[in-house]
Amino acid sequence: MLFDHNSILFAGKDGTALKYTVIKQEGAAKRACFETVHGTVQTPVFMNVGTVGAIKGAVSTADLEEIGTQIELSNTYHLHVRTGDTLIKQFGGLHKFMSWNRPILTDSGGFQVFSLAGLRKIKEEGVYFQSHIDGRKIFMGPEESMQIQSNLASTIAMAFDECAPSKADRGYVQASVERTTRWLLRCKKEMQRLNGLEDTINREQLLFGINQGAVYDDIRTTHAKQICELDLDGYAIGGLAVGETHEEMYRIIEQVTPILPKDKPTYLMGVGTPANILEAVERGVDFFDCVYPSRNGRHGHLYTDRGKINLFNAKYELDARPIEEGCTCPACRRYSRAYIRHLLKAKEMLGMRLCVTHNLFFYNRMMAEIRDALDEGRFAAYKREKLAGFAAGES
RNA sequence: GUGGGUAUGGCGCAGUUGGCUAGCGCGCCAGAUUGUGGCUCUGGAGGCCGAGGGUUCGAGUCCCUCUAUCCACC
Repeated sequence: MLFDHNSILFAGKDGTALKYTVIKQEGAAKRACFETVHGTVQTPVFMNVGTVGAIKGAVSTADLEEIGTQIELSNTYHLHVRTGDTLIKQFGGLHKFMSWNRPILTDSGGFQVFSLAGLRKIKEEGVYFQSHIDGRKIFMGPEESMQIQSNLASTIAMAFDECAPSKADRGYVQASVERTTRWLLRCKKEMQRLNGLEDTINREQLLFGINQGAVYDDIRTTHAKQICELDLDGYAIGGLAVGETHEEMYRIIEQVTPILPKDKPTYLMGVGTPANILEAVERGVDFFDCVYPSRNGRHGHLYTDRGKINLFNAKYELDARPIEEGCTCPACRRYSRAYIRHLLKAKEMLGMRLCVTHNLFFYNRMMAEIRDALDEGRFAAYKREKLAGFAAGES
């Protein structure tokens, strides 16, 4: 393996070794290798979103392996509500439950504070949700989120935060971020306690902190400095791509990434389009996740090197070409746009599955290309060509 | 053959005692969607209201004939 030597060990909590190795840099862009108890992740990486322990669109973990995905993301809130983290712990943890032996990152439920805004109340102790499934009351604070994630036994747990709307006023954001910091301290303490327990499935569970502050540069940078003092296993930038402009998003990333430790993973939560990812890699981000490839796939929006196409469009009804010429994904190797369009229109599950498969393949392949480009010191040129292709569209 | 019902955009229907640019759902054609409620939202196209005649200032609405179709009975 190219990455086994040159490995630098960084002390994580509880004396466990956090093995995150930056192999190459090009400007602020990082090419790294991240070793976990569930295997090694090559970054920059895209985490495939499987909120409830499954990629929506009938894509199995076997499919994920065939596509070549490295890491999966699931959600604390959703798995807690259905089917329950204690059940999953009894079963032996999320890896065993969903038959996936590579790394899993669990989101904390913090995003649901934003996305389920109409169904929750925020207090200092935590958040009172009204279940979106059956309306029952659910309390989730930092301790509960850590306990659930410990029960799920994911590789990486995310801190419980509040993802505030980008348009929130300064006073609200200031107070929210301060509370998120207090919550982070409680998360770290609880995580240390849980990792010390005999019956904890993954006692080397990692904890990533999350930077917040909406579009206020000074709140962002102050908060970033504070959370870095806690010496966590990795750092995420949250609260972006929630309504602000791309320019604002890129500006915040530029403000924050220089503050975050270079020797730890940097994760930009929920982002984004292929272009967003290229821009963020350039600014030093190496972990990404986004629902776009799966959600857009389900809706027939397909990513290609020549931009996005909408397979529902009538112009594809007799198109014998694959979704993307030259693509080696399972959908493109065998099926035409016309057939997949028919499946989508007929609401056949296979249509969604092929589209989601293609999109995930596209994202994961792009990340591999980014890593190759960084390895060879030609990321800037790669990015320029890629963006030009997206903008050009189909001929 | 007799009696009754129905004919309104691709499909299913609303259209008040006749009144102004004929609506709705689905479908169709486009667009949105960034730590996922298999949703949702936003636009757009498409109808000489079965055919012909009549009453009226004015008919999808009332009258007559025809056609098609459905139900019941012979």
